[in-house]
Amino acid sequence: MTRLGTDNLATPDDGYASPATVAIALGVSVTTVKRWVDDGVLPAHRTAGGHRKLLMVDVLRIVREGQLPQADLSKLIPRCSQTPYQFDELLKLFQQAVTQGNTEQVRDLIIGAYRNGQSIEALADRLIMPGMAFIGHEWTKGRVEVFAEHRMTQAVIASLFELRAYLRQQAGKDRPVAVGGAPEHDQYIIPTLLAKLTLLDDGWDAINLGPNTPMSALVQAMQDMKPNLIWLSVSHIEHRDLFLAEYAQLFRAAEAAGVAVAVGGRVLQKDLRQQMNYTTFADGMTQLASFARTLNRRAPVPRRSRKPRTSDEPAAGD
Amino acid sequence: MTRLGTDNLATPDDGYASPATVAIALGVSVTTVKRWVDDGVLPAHRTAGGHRKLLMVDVLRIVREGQLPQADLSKLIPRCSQTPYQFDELLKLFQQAVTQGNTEQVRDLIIGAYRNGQSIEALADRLIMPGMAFIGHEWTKGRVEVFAEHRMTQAVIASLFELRAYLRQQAGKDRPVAVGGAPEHDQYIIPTLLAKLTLLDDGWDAINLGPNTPMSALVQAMQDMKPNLIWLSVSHIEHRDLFLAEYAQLFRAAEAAGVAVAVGGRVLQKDLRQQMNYTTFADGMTQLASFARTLNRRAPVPRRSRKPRTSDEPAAGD
DNA sequence: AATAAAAACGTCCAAATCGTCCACTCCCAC
DNA sequence: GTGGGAGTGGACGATTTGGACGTTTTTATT
Repeated sequence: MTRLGTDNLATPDDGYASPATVAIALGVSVTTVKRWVDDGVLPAHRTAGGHRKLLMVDVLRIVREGQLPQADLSKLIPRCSQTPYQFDELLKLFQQAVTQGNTEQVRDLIIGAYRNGQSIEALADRLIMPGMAFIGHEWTKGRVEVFAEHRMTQAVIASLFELRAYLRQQAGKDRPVAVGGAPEHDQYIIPTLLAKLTLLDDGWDAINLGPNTPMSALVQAMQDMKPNLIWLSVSHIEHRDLFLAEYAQLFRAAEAAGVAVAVGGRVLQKDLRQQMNYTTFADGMTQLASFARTLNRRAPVPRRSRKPRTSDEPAAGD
Repeated sequence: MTRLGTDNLATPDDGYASPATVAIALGVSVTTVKRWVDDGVLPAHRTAGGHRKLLMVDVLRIVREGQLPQADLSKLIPRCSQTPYQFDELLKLFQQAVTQGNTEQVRDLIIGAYRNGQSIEALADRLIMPGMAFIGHEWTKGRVEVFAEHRMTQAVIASLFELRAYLRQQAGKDRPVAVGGAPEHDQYIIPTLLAKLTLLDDGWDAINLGPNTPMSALVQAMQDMKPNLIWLSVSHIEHRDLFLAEYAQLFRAAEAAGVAVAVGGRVLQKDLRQQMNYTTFADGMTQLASFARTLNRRAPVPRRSRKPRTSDEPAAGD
């Protein structure tokens, strides 16, 4: 029944798994999976006849967040390409692919890492951002042509949008809403896209207004969408004073509405931050994610206490 | 003859889906869809011969209201042939989705139109570009907030990248290479992305250097990648004279290397074009595609409305 | 208009899932 | 220690689902 699909995330073989499959992948019993779904721990769709259908994305998330020593993702995604590397190893391969101009490899590394259970925030902070920094570095050193840098950037962006298409389909209803973007004149796509992905991955309904978004648009969006969180990813500032003034307005509006504001980005150095007011400053997606989790404390997956039935594994006392 | 007489039943192209289609879209089996129809869960009409015809819009509504699984609703977008009249229908749905802020629907329309056999160039010229123009128009009229415009733009971009991922995996070998992008200070993502998709769809290996690409980078890329075609999508020009000068350099280099140059973009009005030299000027993706075909005589894959179901779902048991 | 291929029909049945109940194991408070 | 709460896993019968047929309708081709 688990249909083998192509290795494509954008059109997952349908993206669904049955409770039995999920139970095996998570190393718990079917009964437990059913109960978790019923308790809202695991989001799921129901067929007209009442059968539960779980989305792989949601399962991946639970595996990451919970403490499930028995989890085995290869049971969940049949053709999960094995990339059991550590992040430094991944990054090394990434850099290699960049210098060789191998866009396919770049894509496979990013997608593969996620499919193997990495969180988006880890992916962002330990692969994408260092990877992009590497590309820029090689360029300034003259070891990579400008066009190659552009091409690689496009490849990374495409891979991230592919992940976005995959994360898009989460099942949970009434997720908390977050709205964000990059300020006016800031044309960088990747950072704010990563923020969106991170929040999506964390169970939010993240609305990315994209690069070059005026603060007033964010204020409008806040009034319209009633988010619980606003993020602002700042990679470039055109007019420093104007930015500070407009941001101050945004923050005042957010404060009045009781909305948290998370800011981040490489140009927000200490001197700038000192002139800004914010709920939190995030140095990376990991920090954004953990701050978001404090805002939106979802039911944690209980760690399993018992051993699996077929006791081939004496993995009791770790 | 062979018109369906006096019937009120389905005309082949309009809005109806077979149980198989719905089954794929919902991620359940054909048998189940048939049963659901018989049990009244899903609304359907019958042909004179007893075949079920499900009205896609109905199914979409039912599914979105409830918790039914939704593997990929883009499979449920009304199929429509290339006649302008029916594209109008699609565009109308698109505009409706835009005014309602329904990003999901926008995505489904774009992906679905392609899945239903539309070429990328038709999609681009008759849905995406008019759709984006509509968004801009509504914004200037004050009927849509700035943030909504940004949000929709992001949704369209994401959908196009989803298509890109889709096209990527069916890329064959031995394709002619095309390289392109948008010039410096032009930050528009969509036009050059559409050009890439169009060429990909036409059997090229299209390398998109993205927005804000210096001409020198294009020249570098030309020397490195040895393309057969260069495209330049110009939506914004910062310094007119500088642009013209740098473009002239690019064209000279291309001419020397025997590489065709296709230019396009809304700011390339007649007065500007008169000062430019190019192999072809394309008013839209359709023109780009047909020019590309003359360069690369090669039968594009005929994607009629009725395709032998080979690629999508072999569905034979595990 | 005749013919062939493809897709859908209806039916049947094995397999999977549902909901529920209960025994079992931790773990903590008393 | 001991009792109880919380979480887990297994075992039912009842229901739902999905695949396999042979037959009929629809679509495309000659």
